[in-house]
Amino acid sequence: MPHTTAPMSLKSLARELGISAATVSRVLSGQAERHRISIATRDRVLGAARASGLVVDQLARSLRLRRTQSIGLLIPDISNPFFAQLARQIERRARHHGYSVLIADSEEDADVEAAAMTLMLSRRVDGLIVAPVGTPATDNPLRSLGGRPCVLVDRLLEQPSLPAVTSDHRHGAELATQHLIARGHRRIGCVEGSPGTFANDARIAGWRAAMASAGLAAGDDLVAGTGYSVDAGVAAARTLLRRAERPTAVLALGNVLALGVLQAAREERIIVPDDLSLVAFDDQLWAAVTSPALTIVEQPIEALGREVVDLLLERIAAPLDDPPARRILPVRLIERESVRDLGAGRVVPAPPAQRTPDPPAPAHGRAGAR
Amino acid sequence: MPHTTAPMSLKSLARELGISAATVSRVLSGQAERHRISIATRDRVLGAARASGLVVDQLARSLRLRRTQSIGLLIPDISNPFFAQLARQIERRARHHGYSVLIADSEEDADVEAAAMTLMLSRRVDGLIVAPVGTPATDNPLRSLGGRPCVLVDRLLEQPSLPAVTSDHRHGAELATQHLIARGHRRIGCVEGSPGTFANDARIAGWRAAMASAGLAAGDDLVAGTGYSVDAGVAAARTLLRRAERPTAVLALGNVLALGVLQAAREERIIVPDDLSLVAFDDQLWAAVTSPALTIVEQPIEALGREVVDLLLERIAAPLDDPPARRILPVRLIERESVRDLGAGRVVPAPPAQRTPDPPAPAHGRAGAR
DNA sequence: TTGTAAGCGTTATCAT
DNA sequence: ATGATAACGCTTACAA
Repeated sequence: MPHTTAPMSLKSLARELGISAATVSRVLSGQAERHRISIATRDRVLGAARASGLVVDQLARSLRLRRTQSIGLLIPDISNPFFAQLARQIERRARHHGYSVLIADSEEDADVEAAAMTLMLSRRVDGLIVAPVGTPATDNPLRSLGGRPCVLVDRLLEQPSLPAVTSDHRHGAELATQHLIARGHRRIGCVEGSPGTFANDARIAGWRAAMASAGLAAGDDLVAGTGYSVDAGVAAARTLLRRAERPTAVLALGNVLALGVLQAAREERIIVPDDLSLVAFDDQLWAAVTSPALTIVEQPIEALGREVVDLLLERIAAPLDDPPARRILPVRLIERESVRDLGAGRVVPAPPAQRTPDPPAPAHGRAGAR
Repeated sequence: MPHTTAPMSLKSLARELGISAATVSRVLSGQAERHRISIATRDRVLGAARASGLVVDQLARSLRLRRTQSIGLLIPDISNPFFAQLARQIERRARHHGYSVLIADSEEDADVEAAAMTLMLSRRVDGLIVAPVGTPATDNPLRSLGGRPCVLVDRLLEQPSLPAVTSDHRHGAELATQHLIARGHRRIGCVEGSPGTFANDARIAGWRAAMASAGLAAGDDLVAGTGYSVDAGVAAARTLLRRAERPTAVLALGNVLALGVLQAAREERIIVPDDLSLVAFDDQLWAAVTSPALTIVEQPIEALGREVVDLLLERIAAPLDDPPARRILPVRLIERESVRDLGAGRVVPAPPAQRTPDPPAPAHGRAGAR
């Protein structure tokens, strides 16, 4: 009958039991042994605590311990499915390590990001995980972290050189481009997200590299895009598709951009993959049921989440040794139906991509690569 | 040159300035006027605070003020796009009211949910927003809230009668069903999510009501489903599609279930919408580019987020007056291409649904209904 | 084996 | 117009 009305506290419980708060504290924090608390006392405390439904106040505890057992998570757009999945993995991993997550959505705005960081620090999070907006802020945020560790994820920054975990965006783009080249494509365009952003630029670099080593042109006329939204994707695709020499294939550097490309193709009465091949980034549940099902470069989201959290907790535990570790996780290409084989001269042997059959198996091979 | 190395604090700043902590506190919390702090002192404090990059410790502040200016958010699966969007709206609204959000993913597990709630309460969140798992927990969670307000969202519970904000699931299902009936469908099935869950059951009820008032059978043989996952959706759809009398139309009571239906239809070589019509719930960016584009019952996610937060903050501000308010927000039907008009006798006049044209306009009419 | 007391960084109350 | 002091609820030397 836990019919508590009074705001229980360790101290009040101690008073009720006629013992000191210190003893109760010791028992409740599992230090009974270490302090040779008598079994009798221990059980009395434990019993009473359970009966009264006492939970120790983490606020006071944190203040005293100078550690909140919580981390801050800063995401540019949590409604983007990629970040949503990432957030899930991060929260889950943190929870398993006994950490709570304070979350904020920076709305892709550097000032919001800076403000959110300050707020989180003032709430004394033990560390920070940030998928940075990557754009210069009015106020310098990622600098004065008050000494608390911070790990970047997905996008990494050069200026404040911080540890980071990302997937191999560059290699992903190479994989995708090589795949297209191997199927006879020569003019391959890119619908990009936010230029200047790490993941975006790394992907562009990968595409350029693959194009170059196949002796193909990779000029700026083959790139368009202004942001990670369907509308931006539509506009960029439209631009590309209306070029005098229309590309036969397009890389959409983000899953929602792929939606935009599909949309634009529809408008222009261009059939994918017959008239235009498409490879997108970041697998999603729906990517297997668009028409056509999308060939995709998949990021190891679970591993990403696991690694950032682990990396952050390591740095929270151990003082800051300086080599800002940078973990880059491998990606893989999932072939589905959005790429047409042009048959023409294969320049490069088909890359060793895992094949994911389609109608039979839906797309959630969460392989947790490496 | 904010070259702070020492862990600044209000108190240390006071010492440096040779004044009392109380005064600094008063200035920093905007109480200078109220306490008639001299302009000189005020400016000195403000200047020094800015120069040293001081941010007051919210932990200590919260402890003293008995209020953390933070709320807890409990979501069953934040990687589900519906909840991701909802979380975004909630976080954003909370932030605008000056509240931080502590988030946890209950993984659709009542025990995880209970544990997370306890943890949040121990962290002294000022209130809680919960999309409850809705399944009995080992430990009774939603009861001993330590007097702190809690508002449910999306799913509401009967037993602990708490204030809630949901969209009109029941009416949505009626709308969808009437839409199908008006297009000549007679056998209309349901692929459900988690039976026993509020949103799910309300939708089933709506479907039954619409079927009944059209004099159509709505037996259990027309319902299948065990959870909100693609796989569960595939299995349920398969069951329905293999019935002796196969339904001509199906309601997918959740967007990821629609993915499952599409998948299953592919396997069975059933063409949507020619052989099978489909109406799904919860609009998503991709719903316009599946093949076919999905006719959908859309929930007003932004309004949902806004209302829960506002409702919660009201209850945080004002002591608990008992009528557990229950706000039910209207939904709307977005017609796209996944419903076939059977032409046969129209039983009911076409419901007054907004039409969203497709190729021309992508699907983000965020109308913020009502 | 247990208690006392100081302190974590604020703010409210009461003085002055 | 400002300062001392106590208290928020906990943990941890240091004692006993």
